[in-house]
Amino acid sequence: MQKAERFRIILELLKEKQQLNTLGLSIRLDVSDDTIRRDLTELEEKGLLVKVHGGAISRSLIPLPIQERISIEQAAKVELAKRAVCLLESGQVIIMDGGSTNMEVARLIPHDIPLQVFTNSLPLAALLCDHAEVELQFLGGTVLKSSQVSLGPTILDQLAPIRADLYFMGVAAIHQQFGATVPHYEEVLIKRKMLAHSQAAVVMATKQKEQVVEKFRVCDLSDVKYLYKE
Amino acid sequence: MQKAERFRIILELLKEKQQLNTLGLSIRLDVSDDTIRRDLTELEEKGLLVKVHGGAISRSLIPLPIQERISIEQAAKVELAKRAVCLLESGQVIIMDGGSTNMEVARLIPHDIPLQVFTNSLPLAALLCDHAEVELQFLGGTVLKSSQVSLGPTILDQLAPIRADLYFMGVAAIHQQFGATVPHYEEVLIKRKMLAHSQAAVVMATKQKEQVVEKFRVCDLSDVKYLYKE
DNA sequence: CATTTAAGTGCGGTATTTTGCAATAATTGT
DNA sequence: ACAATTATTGCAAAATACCGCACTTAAATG
Repeated sequence: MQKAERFRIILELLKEKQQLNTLGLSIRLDVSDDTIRRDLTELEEKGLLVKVHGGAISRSLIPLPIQERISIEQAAKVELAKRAVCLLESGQVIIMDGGSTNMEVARLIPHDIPLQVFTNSLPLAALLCDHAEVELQFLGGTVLKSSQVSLGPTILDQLAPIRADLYFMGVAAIHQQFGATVPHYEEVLIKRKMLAHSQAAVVMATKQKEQVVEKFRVCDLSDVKYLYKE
Repeated sequence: MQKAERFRIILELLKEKQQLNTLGLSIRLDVSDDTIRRDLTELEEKGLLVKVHGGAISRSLIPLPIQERISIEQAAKVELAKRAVCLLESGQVIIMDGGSTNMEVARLIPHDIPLQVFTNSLPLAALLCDHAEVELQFLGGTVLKSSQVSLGPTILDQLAPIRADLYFMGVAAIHQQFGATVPHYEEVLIKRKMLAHSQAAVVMATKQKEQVVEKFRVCDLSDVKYLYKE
């Protein structure tokens, strides 16, 4: 049983069953469990699966809702958020869209400084309901259920009369050459409009986000006044 | 039964049922209840659910308005909601505003019938994000933090093009003579507009609500086609 | 052809993780 | 307040993973 063939079989099985256990594979492929573990490690490095205790699972199983990202790198996100919150000043008008890092920012907003916040993120809005000094405006539209943000043309109308001081933009990836990118096309128009209606944009990016490029481009990194990296 | 597999199943079940109990899971997955508890703890740390005494609930249920009285009359509301849900038919366009009884209705909406729902209630929208067959539109505006609904003139614009089949109206009180009443003036305009843009209104009232009259009047009881009393 | 080099594999010993059990604490309902 | 259910904690046993090493194989090299 050659290595290449094992790889092929493992990946095929993973497609069907979505999850595999080490011992089962070692019997099925008639090699030691150590070999299987080494195979899985190698396949994980290639990004073809995710190792777990006891075996491996399909990568497609990982991006559950969006919330997987909440846990991953959470500590780093809090650190980024702490730095970004310093930009807030009394009386400002703020736009914030979705994303787990923005959630951390919202959590860290001091309860005693008055702000006016516009957002299209349902969980973020719910969170800000606890802030007595925040005047909250929700930007309505079609709800993208996977990330619980509203999108669509009605948002553009609602943004029209706004000139915000800061825009906390959630992005999926940043790249020196390709700029800030996101996985859904609908988001792009919204984010561009939000950007256009703000004096300064804030982007926070964990290390993770520096190693990927998503399908749709929002803007250049030079369009972002405050870029916080890990 | 691998840990990773349990995680997958638990999260899948949670999507469907929105709440799970420890003992049931331990039997279903054939592991001890201790293991289930540890699983739930871990999943909670990842932000994928919220542990409660006896089991776990979906995270989307969390941003409930604090003000909603803690399950007083809850059972009665569920009963009313059960009756009202029968009005729903495939393909309908629905308007729902805030209120705890409407939350129960949303919870009881079958996951397999396609609907188009317009709402201005943040927790209700969050709840409906789990319904794959519901197309969800959020009506944006100024957020009234105590009840987590959005209000204001922008909603009126967004309602303009809509002609809904049903409007589930949340009210604070009903009275034979004074009709349906609410405690905030801003709500009145919105509710009237929603009423005007719907073919039929649905109101559910627990006994409690029949013995009060609030400051602002929305409409007569004769304007409500479906009035469910306890 | 002999030797080197490198990759792949299995084995033993040692960590780490997971799990069920038992004792104790906390919570809920009456 | 009390009884019953549910949670938490510490602990030991089992399962699983990791590391270093030796051995094989095979290609490459002189």
